[in-house]
Amino acid sequence: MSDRTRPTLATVAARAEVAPSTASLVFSGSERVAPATRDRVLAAAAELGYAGPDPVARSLRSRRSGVVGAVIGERLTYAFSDPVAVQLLDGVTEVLSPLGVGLLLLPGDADRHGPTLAQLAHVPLDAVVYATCGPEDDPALEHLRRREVPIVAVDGPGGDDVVLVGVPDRRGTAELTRHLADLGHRRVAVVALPLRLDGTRGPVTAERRARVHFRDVRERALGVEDVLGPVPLWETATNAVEEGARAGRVLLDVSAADRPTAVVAQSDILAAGVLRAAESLGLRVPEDVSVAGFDGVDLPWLPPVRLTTVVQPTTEKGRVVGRAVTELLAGRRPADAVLDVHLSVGTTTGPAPRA
Amino acid sequence: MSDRTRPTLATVAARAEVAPSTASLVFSGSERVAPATRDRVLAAAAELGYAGPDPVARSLRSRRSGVVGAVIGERLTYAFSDPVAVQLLDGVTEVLSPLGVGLLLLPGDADRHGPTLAQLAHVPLDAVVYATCGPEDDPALEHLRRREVPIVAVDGPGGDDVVLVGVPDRRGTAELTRHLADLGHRRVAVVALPLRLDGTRGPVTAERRARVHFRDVRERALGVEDVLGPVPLWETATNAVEEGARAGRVLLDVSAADRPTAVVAQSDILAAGVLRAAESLGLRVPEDVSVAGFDGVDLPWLPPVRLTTVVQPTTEKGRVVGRAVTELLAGRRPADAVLDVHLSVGTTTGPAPRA
DNA sequence: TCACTCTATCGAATCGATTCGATGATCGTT
DNA sequence: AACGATCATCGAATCGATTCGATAGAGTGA
Repeated sequence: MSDRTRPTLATVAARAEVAPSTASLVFSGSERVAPATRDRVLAAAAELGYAGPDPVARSLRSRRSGVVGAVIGERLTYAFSDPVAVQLLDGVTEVLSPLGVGLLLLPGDADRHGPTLAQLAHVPLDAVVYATCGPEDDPALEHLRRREVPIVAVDGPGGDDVVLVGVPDRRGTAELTRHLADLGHRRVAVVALPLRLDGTRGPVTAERRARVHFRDVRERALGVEDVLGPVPLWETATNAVEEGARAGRVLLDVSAADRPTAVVAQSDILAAGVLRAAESLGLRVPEDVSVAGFDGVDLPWLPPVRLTTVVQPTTEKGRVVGRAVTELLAGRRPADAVLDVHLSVGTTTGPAPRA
Repeated sequence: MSDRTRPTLATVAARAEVAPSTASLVFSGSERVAPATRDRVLAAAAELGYAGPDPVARSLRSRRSGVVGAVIGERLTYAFSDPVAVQLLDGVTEVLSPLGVGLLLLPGDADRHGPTLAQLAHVPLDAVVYATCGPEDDPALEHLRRREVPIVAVDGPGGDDVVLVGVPDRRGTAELTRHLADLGHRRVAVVALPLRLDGTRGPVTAERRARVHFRDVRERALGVEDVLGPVPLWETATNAVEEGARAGRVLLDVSAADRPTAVVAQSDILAAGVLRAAESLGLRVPEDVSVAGFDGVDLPWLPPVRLTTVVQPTTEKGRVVGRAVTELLAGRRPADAVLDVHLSVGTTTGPAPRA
């Protein structure tokens, strides 16, 4: 084989007897090159097995690598067991892939949420997407600012130089809560997503609540209280069915008089867990207890029930993020975007049981 | 602000009154630089807001970008609704992240499975992982070969220059089938993963079977037949619960005399669908019909049943892939790896009903 | 035939770092 | 005091392409 050394643009140019700059023109698809020359260069490339200009060298000049980072708060298994995260990234790639831009996963691990500087520093990045709501004091943010890497954040963290894409979490949850209130519910418990990623679960104290890390978690809690006033929050350690079930068992395994008549989970995944808990405790839904979620994801294993939830356009959110990235790559500064949500009433909420 | 122009190594060196080469030594953490000089350079960098050497320029010299591509056959939403894919990538990142190497998603879309050349050609890649079993005639493969990008493939596609990581699909399925045979099952149906990604579902003809695209699908079918001889295959369009349910409804909604006494699904996800179908048809598992899967993934919503399945060490498989990539990056050529599987008997298989 | 306009091609600078062989300073030894 | 060894620092070449201003040659019109 002739694998002495991989051919470069210069090799190809020499073989085609043109200047490297001309060969470059050919590969960049320029019009200003004679068809005969173009063919000669292409033929030379084919003979040498040249695969096209080296992406790295190209990036150096063009200041563009075709790589956009996706910051994932946790380990992939946790993050991607959440259909919301997956759908979101799906929307992002749908927009970016045709542009030849790829998504680079930047997951955290069990301890840290978010990538280490070692992960960030060595990798070329045209932009970064905070795919799941990130904390506002992420040290990676500072590094990215220095490198002047544009940032798009879903649901947070915020910042002057960060483009935000979100939904009205508070208003959506309030609407859902109003639906419950109209059904007569007054004793409502909230099963919350993690307030911080430190593995804590259980009832949320006022002081912990003051230190909530994630905007969406805070807003969704406030939405409930806008309608009903202060309600108890039960924090989960991760967004997982099993965590929701665990919370549900604690909240529901009490005398009927103390039991909440409705449980608002901050995600559909958690709500699914609460449903399981109710089932295992022999409680009927919605006769004994109503359950609601947030997100509107498709859980093919959930039927026959249809979850009452706040539907957010997750894939579209991803597309909007993708378009925002496109704008940033073009040097423009897109405006923040807030997409709409709507209440979807299913079969898991009904009139509050009489006291 | 002093955002005239982003500082480079040369700027920093000038400010610290040293040569660029010396400044480079400082950032590469070399020992051979006087502490005083180091401090001066670091101070200059801090004053200028220099974030460290540009990854792209560094890559150009070092021939290493810190980016490894992950080829995903389908859209992310489909691929990542499969816990196997997610766990696998989780294992890969677990090994690669600490090395400062990131995973770049290269998904296909509805039509094509696998990334386009446009996606591949513009992006720097040190190596590529075929995360889900890819077809053997993928045009992207040819491009990657030309670029001399090392490839690790999970379960396929094969090739001289491709490092393979897999499990004994055939033997594992055979072991499972023997378990069923020992329980008296003779009429067994197989719910197969897609043989090709063209959306086909239904009974598999001999000619279609001859053109199966994926090694693991073929092997798992053969494993059943090693024990029982020819069995009917029912193909699904995607690896999804709903697809499994659809297949299950067709296969099981017949008179008891014609009904298979056991269904072997080629994935746990499909098996979960078959279980749902059985439930909706009023069939008891395992009294009326036994159901088995493959993978051994954790489906938190599946309890109280425990699926009989062939457990493969998916996360470990990912780690092995990660290590193989590490070897390749170091210029070595690791050997192919075959990890072990084992049968896990749950509550979904039992003695065949008497005829 | 001469000046002039196009247009295809070329040369050289540039992107931002790394790397290695060369250089000069410092120190110890005899 | 002179010489060699050691060590920190420097210069220059290099990685592989892109880009823009320069140039030569073909084509047009008078």
